[in-house]
Amino acid sequence: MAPRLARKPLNTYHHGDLRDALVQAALAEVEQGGPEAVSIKALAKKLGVSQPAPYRHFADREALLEAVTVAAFRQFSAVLRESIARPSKRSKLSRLAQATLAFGLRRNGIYRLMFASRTMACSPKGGELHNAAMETFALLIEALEAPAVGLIRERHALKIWASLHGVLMLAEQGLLTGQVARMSREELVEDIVAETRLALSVALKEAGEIA
Amino acid sequence: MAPRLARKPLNTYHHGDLRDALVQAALAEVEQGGPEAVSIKALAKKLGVSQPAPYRHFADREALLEAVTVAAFRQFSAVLRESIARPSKRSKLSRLAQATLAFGLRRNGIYRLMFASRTMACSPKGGELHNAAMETFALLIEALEAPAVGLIRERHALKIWASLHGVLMLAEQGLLTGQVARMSREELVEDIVAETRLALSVALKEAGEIA
DNA sequence: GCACGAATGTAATATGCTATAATTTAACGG
DNA sequence: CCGTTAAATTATAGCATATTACATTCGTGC
Repeated sequence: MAPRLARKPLNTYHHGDLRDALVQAALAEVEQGGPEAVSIKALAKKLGVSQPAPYRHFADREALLEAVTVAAFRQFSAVLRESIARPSKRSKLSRLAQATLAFGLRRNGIYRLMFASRTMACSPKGGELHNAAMETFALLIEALEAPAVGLIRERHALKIWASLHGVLMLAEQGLLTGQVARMSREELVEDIVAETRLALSVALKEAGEIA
Repeated sequence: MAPRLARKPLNTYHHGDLRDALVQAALAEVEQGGPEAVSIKALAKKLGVSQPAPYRHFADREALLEAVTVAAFRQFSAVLRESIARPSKRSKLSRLAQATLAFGLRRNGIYRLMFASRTMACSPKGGELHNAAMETFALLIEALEAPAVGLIRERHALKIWASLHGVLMLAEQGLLTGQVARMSREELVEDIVAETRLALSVALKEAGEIA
C-alpha cells in the first residue's frame, strides 16, 4: 500500500493519480458490462491520457483487472460490514445474506469479476487478492454468531456462502425461472438462512453430546 | 436442427461439416482455457480452413459460443443421466451430486461457460440454450425422488443446485482453503445432500399436516 | 536555486483478432 | 449439361493489446 497522494492535475501532462483513476473507471465499466467490457484504450481515452499510459501502472490488462478485483472486494466487505453493524430486529446472518443478494444483483458485473472470472482463479494463495477475499469470508463467519467448535463454524459458513453464491449465479444466468420463480429471491435466501441455522444447531448439539 | 450430413472431405475445398467441427474444437479449447480461450482465427487454422470460413456458419464469436454451450449442456446432461441410471447402493441424489462435482472440477472451463459466462445470461428464455439448461435441471428434480407437493420439490431442487454450484465456483476460484479445506469436497457435497434430505422431509411433513 | 535521476506521459509501431466485401469453387436439381 | 446456390477463398478494414524509443515533469541532494 503506497501512500499515493491524490494531487490535482495542475499541469495536465502528469495526470496526478492515474493508477487510482484507472481502477475506479474500470470498476465502473465492469459494473455495467462485466470484466470483458474493460478496454485499456477506452479507459485511457476517457481519462484523457494516451493509450500506453496505463502500462506505466499495470503490466497488462490482467494486472489491472486484479487491482480492480481487490477494490471490488473492499467495497463488498464494506457493504457487508455495514449490514451487520447497524441495529435491526433481524439476525446478523439474515442481514448479511440479504445484503449479499442485493449486492450481487445490483452490481452483477462486479460480482462476476469477483467470483466467476479467471482473475481470481489465477491469483496466488497468499496474494493481496486472495487475502481480500478471505477477509470477506471472515465477516460471514462472524455473522454466523456460532461458538468455535472444531470446524463446525467454518463448515457451515462455507455452506451458506456456497448457497448464496449459487442462487446469485443462477439468477444472473436467467436460470431461476419456471415454477420456482414464484418465490421471491429474498424468500429463497431467508429459507437458506433458516436451513443453515437448523443444520448448525444440530451439528453443535451432536458435537456437545460427543464431547 | 438441420439434418446436416457428415460428408467426408473429398475435395478439401469444402470441409464437409465445418459447423460441427468448429463446435467440437471450440469445446476442447474451452475445456482447457475457458470461454475466453476461444479464437475464431485459431480454430480455423487448426481445422485447416481460412479465417473467415467460420463466419459462414456463425454470425460472430458469441453465436459460436452459444452453440458450444448447448453442446456442453447436452454432454453434462448425458453424464448426469448416466450417473442416476446405473445401479448403486448410494441414492440417486448423492450420485448426481457427486457427478456434478466431478464434472465441474474436471472440466471446469466448460462449467464456467455454462454457468458463469455472459453467453447464458444473454440467451433468450425460450431459446435452445435455455431449454437445454432446463432439461438438466429436470434431471435434478428427478433425482430428488420426492413427491410433487406444491412447489416443495422444485424449491429444494433449486436449493441443492445452488449449493453444489456455489461449492464448485468457490473451489475453482481457490476459495476453499483454510481450515475448511481439511474436509474433502466429496464430503462437503455429501453433507449438502444430507441437509437437503432433512429439510425436504421436514417441509413434506409440514405440508402433510396442513393439508 | 539548480542539476540530475526517477517517475510518468507521448508518439510511433508491431502484432493479433474480429468481421466484412468481393470473388472463386464445388455440389445439386432440373 | 447448365444455372443456382452453398461454402470456401483472398483481401482488407478496424480495433485492442502491448512494446520501444523519446519527451516532460517532479523532487531530492548539493
